[in-house]
Amino acid sequence: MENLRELFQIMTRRFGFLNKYCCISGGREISLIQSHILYEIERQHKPSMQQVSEALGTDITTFSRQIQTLMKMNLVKKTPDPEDRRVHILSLTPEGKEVAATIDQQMNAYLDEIFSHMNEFEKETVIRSIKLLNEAMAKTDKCCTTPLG
Amino acid sequence: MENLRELFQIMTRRFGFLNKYCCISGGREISLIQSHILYEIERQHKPSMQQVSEALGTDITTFSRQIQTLMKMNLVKKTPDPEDRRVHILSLTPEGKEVAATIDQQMNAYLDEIFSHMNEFEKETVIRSIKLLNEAMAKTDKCCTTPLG
DNA sequence: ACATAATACTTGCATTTTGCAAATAAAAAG
DNA sequence: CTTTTTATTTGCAAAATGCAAGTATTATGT
Repeated sequence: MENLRELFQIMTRRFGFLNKYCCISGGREISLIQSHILYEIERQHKPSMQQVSEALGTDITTFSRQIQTLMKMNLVKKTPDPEDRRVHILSLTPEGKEVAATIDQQMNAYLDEIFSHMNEFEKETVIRSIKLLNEAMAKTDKCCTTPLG
Repeated sequence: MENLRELFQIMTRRFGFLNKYCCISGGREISLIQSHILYEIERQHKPSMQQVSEALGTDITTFSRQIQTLMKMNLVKKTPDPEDRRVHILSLTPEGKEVAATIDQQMNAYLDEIFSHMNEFEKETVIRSIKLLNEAMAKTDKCCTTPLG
């Protein structure tokens, strides 16, 4: 078997490319991290600052400033939690939801493009494998510890 | 079928984590990009600046400075090409090779750890799938265009 | 009850990273 | 032998980073 690491190194790099060029929506430039933030806010149910920053593995101070930027861009809203006023709850503005949807479409289009070079069986196999990988990574705490399922 | 993008978003994020914390070798902190640079220099046969920067998709000016840093760290050597003195050829110093080897070991250890949560059949399926993915991504020019096979 | 600690988040730097524009230097083309 | 093209490096100026310190709010201990 070939070098396992090479396979993964190149795959992750390619997805880096994919992400890098996916993030433009209606004349707005969205950085890779911003796109992940939008994605994660929508994905979680009314998350706090800390929940999102932890999910993404970014320093909370850097994250705080990234949220400030996204608020200036009118994509994200920050609401104090009535139950615990230390906590600030994040949500997408209607504009933010639009941007997130556009990025989602673009990403899915890229993925469709990639899968168009496979037959249906290969495609199913690959998708099942990615699921297996995600599950396996979730099980280990020696690396890749994102707190999401 | 679930959302295709979600699967990939989380996978790539997890590998981002993996890379971020993998890169310490003998008291030296190696950033994610630096690790990719070391990897790519070793992978290609006596590459030029441009070849590596292009493979990694980083701006050549940023790349130039990253190489300067790696040279100060005594991990990378830059030699003018005798055939074309505009070109500078990159190689790893013995120290750089050590660091690259250490990172390689760590990455493979992580991957082994991940695969330890699968049976042999699942492992083989996943590895075959990653190969399929890389091949499919290589075939498309709408995204993820890394100039490596 | 009230001082002390813990938590969630924000700001102050000081450093690093980024990328466009412009500079340099060498080869290729006309 | 001038003009273009190619490979790489610097000059900024803007953005991102992270530690330490600050603010505000809740939890804990006596």
